[in-house]
Amino acid sequence: MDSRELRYFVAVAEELHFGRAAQRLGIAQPPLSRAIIRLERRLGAALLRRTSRSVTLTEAGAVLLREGRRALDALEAAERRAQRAARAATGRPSLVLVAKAAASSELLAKLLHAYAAEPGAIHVDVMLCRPGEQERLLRNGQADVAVLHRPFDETAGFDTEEILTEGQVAVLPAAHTLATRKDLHLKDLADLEDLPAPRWPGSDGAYPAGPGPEVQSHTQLLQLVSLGRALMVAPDSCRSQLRDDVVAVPVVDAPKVTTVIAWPPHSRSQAVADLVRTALRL
Amino acid sequence: MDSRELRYFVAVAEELHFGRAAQRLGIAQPPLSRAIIRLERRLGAALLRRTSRSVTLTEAGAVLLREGRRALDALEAAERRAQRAARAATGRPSLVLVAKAAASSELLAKLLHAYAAEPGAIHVDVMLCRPGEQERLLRNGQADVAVLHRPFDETAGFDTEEILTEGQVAVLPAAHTLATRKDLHLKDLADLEDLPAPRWPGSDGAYPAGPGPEVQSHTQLLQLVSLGRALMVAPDSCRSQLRDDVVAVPVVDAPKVTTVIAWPPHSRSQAVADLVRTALRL
DNA sequence: ACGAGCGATACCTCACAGGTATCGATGGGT
DNA sequence: ACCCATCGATACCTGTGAGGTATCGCTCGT
Repeated sequence: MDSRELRYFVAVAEELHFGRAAQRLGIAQPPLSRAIIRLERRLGAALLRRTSRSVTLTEAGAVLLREGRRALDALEAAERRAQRAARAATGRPSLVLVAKAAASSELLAKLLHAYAAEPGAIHVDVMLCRPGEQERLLRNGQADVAVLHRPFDETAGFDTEEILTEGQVAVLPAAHTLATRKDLHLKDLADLEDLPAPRWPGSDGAYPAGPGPEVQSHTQLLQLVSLGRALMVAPDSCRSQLRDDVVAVPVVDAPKVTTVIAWPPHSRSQAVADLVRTALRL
Repeated sequence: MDSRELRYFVAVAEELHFGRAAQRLGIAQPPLSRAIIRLERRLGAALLRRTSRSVTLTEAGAVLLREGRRALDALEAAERRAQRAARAATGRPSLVLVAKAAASSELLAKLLHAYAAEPGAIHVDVMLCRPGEQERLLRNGQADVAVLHRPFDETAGFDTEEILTEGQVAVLPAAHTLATRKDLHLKDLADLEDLPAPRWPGSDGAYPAGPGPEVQSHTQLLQLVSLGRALMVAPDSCRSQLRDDVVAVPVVDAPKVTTVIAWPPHSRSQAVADLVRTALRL
């Protein structure tokens, strides 16, 4: 199968609209229609059910979308990693580490500092991204290692090592009734009408329905918390980053959060191995 | 990057010879040369060092070969799985399980039998292949699940569950001096001049140098053993398949062999999940 | 009933993948 | 030492097919 055809199909399958998909791909709609028809004929399988009003995926189409995305990511990764290897062979080699923008920056600082002291350490570029994006960056070759948080981030398909497991705290405005409690349970937080849980955008950029405020970053959320507009539940280690108008109270029955370091399963890089070894010694 | 260009590069990188690679690809040599040059220009990186007598990989080329193979496997997998999904939606769905040709057939039989009794079980196609090939079949979508043996088979990049751990035995001609021993150590077998270890073909089909006979299958090997021409060390469970002119003696310090069931990490198939659950109950 | 929206079809054009012939360099054989 | 076999690169030609424009035919909302 040709990768261009697959890219076209993925665009249509994501947009579920030939016109928009064609626009995204920078081509006209007719060649796109033809390419998809040709692909379906080559595969001998219907991928899309079209009416003049809507496009939906068939079972085979859903499979091809999922697997095709991975294949395209792998292609991108091959390209990028080859380019990086070429640059590393001439200039200074480097390593890209990706973490969530709000990840335990203390731990990250310790890790980077400890690794820099290792013999043979190379430069580490730190890339901060939105939650849930690390997986993709690691798969498509934009990053070499990632710091993830289970159970929030998906680690399937990567090699991982655990660095740290911690409990979670509820972050509340200092003046709130619950702020003086020594600890809390999830049910204490479940239906606080004055402090709704915030809503994060999904992978498609859309917000789920619900009462809480829409947020895009932890800074935003933290501000909403101190304004008494939202509730935040986060790993213990976030305490070091809190302003003093908010209070952190342990949530004893919240799921434990494990910080893990993850890398593509066939990484042959000495630098990745060194970094992981360093992480395990923290 | 275009998948055709990548396929071309992989062919050249494997053959290290433009003429042979072109022949394998079914095209003439000049367009192949041009395609590689174009690819190198697009990437902005040299992939091959050519003289008029030899072709070698650069660092970047080696990376692109490794990662590119995976990407092409992923493409193939996407295509095949989509086709299978289409056929499953109309006719009878099925599952392809791959195992080494000589794998513990008793265990396999038990597994298949137990799974067939499950509610909602679908037809399982069993595919037998040569050692080391399962990984590729799983990655390129020809198989859905594999039975592997650690530490011989590579499991990196797959989700796995352990089914069984067992020791290993040396299989000897019944008349051999060591055949009456109750157990053996690896050093007893290390330099037996009358019974050399057999040589298996590598992933490139070539045999390593050495004294032992070249073999392609366990049947062959077993025959050589009973002829007193070779030594065989295999997991305990192979005993059930032995003829009575050979004897199995435990090798107490041989590495333990773990039979695992493996599947692609993002498999969404209910059937795979059922099969794995069944395997864990054995 | 009509028009807007959307995917499919018809038809044209040109870029590029691929073929043949040949060059230029290199190394082994006599 | 010379020549020829080997191998990748270059020059030049050709046909396929990817992409563009115009338009059709179906469906639904008003």
